[in-house]
Amino acid sequence: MNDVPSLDAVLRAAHAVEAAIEERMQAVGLSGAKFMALKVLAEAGDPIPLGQLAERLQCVKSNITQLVDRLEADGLVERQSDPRDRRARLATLTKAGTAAMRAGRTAMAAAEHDVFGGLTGAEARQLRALVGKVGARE
Amino acid sequence: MNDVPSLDAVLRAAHAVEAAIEERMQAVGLSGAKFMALKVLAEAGDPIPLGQLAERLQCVKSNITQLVDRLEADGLVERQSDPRDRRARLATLTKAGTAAMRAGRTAMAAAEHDVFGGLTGAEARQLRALVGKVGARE
DNA sequence: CAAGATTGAAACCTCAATCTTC
DNA sequence: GAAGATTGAGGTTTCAATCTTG
Repeated sequence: MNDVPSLDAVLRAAHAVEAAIEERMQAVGLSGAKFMALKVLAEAGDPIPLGQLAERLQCVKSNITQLVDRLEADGLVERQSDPRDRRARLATLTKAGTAAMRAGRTAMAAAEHDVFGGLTGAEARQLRALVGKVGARE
Repeated sequence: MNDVPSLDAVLRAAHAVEAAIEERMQAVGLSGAKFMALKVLAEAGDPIPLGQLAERLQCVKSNITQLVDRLEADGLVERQSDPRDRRARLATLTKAGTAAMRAGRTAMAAAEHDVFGGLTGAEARQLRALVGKVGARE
């Protein structure tokens, strides 16, 4: 009758994916949100303003303020002053932060296996193509 | 090279789905979480203990305590004493709660259209089959 | 002691308001 | 005034501890 996938089923799948990620990240002392931030900082190479971090993580700035607070408390990130602009605060990875990011990458790969392990290669490619169409909204 | 591209894409899609739901629910004065609770209560027909509500929503009981607090503050749900078991508290829909649930159903259908509108019928069927495999683990 | 529910603390996220600096 | 960041308040979720009742 209804060709449209139930939102319920999609939400259940999304929840399963997030649960797998959180579980794997917890095993290396991280969370999904913390890992994403470390990943962006590592890809940036140099310290970047918190506003840019918010942009690349697609969230509001006040979220980053608090996330960086927690990362700083964990010793994974440090805030620096920007000599060019005294309004800005730059976030930079510590040694421990770089190590945590690498552990997080391994954890993320494990989560991917947890989630997509039941799918054939063809199914995984199909799924990737389809979710791409869902995400490309507005 | 590409570490975990599929998970990224799936997470983006999941976020898009949740954002569409929250946007549509906000337009009728609800949230995704509140609507799910109202929906379960409506399907139950009779007042049910908070613990059963937690079970059907697949979350911990303390979450329900707070969610029902907010629903009660909104005038959509009421707590009743259970004459059979004085430990239990029964949640029941108010008149306004029933009306809000119906508005939420319409909003959910709109969100579904927002999210899956860009897919062909064949793609929607494929997606439905695939997300079923992702969620059905363990 | 088990079961039902609540409380307190914390992570994660958003919005509106504010503060400093440009 | 506008930009960068923070603060305060609230929503959603989890966990551990607690309280009452069975």
